[in-house]
Amino acid sequence: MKLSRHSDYALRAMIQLATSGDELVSIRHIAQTYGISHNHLMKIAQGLGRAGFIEPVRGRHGGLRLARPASEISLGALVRHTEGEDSLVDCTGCLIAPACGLPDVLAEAMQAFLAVLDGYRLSDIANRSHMLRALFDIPTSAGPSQNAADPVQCPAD
Amino acid sequence: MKLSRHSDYALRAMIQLATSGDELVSIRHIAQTYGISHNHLMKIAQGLGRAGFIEPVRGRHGGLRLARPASEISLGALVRHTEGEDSLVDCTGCLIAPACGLPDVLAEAMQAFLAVLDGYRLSDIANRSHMLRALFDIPTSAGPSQNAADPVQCPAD
DNA sequence: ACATTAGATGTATTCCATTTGAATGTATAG
DNA sequence: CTATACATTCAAATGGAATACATCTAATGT
Ligand code: SF4
Ligand code: SF4
Repeated sequence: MKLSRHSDYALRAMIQLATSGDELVSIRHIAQTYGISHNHLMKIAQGLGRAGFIEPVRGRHGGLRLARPASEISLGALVRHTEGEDSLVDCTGCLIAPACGLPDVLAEAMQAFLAVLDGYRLSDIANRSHMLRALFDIPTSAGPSQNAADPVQCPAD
Repeated sequence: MKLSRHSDYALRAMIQLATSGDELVSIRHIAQTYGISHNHLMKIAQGLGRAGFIEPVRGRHGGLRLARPASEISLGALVRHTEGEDSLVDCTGCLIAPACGLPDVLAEAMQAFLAVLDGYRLSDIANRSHMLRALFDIPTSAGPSQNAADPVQCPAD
């Protein structure tokens, strides 16, 4: 009973996009932020784009941005998309399938689970707080970060 | 977001035990009923025994039976045991872990999920109905089943 | 035009957890 | 004592997720 990494990566990307406001953020940048697979995240971004959660911009200086304000994106819808809405059990071949009451109960429990998530929006977990902005190293508005630990694009690279 | 087969197998065993009343049912028999791995089910039975859901009886003519009436066994407790109560996501190494609000939301959703299961007992999904008893081929009280499709322990085996 | 960047898509490989299998020990009824 | 059935441990196999690789399309600056 775990959320797939696929789902969490999607959430991570959405959080970063929400915190970045209207700025375009490249998939490569997000992948580097979390230290996760660039290719994997790319496929996740495809899915998010097709589902209408994000708006991809191609070409040089392209990137991703939220398709709607974070306050209008439901966590339930996101998880429904990334996890799929299929049943929690696969009863094919089970002897007692015709008489088993378990699938109904599990479906009800799953609905309750998603109902809670439906009560939250992306903006609830990704407010554009200083803390998140600092973690993402997003300049607030007074120029780039002066963080000493910042690699700062070594020119001799 | 699927229930592990481990959990479903545990539920299957519990359903069969509930339907079998006070009779001892061997692990081998349950495994054959569902056509699943004997070894795997044995480990699941160990866990159920240690958790106090079932009462194992060793030795010749041994087997398993419910430790308590099916009406006193909560599905929530069962799933909590088989799935473990650990978090849905592993945040170790995630950059934004200190500022992320997602784990709290997921925990709340999980609680709602389990709350629904807590509202059901084993007896709710495994009533000793004729249908289940027939599927398990349990004699009602008037001698063994005369089902033509029954293999009936070929003596020449 | 052309090169460069960045997303889109498909395939293949690697990785890991779950599941299964096998072997051995322990307990009990007969 | 022996046959049966649960207990425990370890090794192998399976399957799905995650990653890597390759190629294409689209936008943009030069
Ligand atoms: S036991 Fe009930 S839920 Fe589990 S597989 Fe068989 S039918 Fe489906
Ligand atoms: S994003 Fe939030 S939930 Fe997902 S791993 Fe990072 S901290 Fe944990």
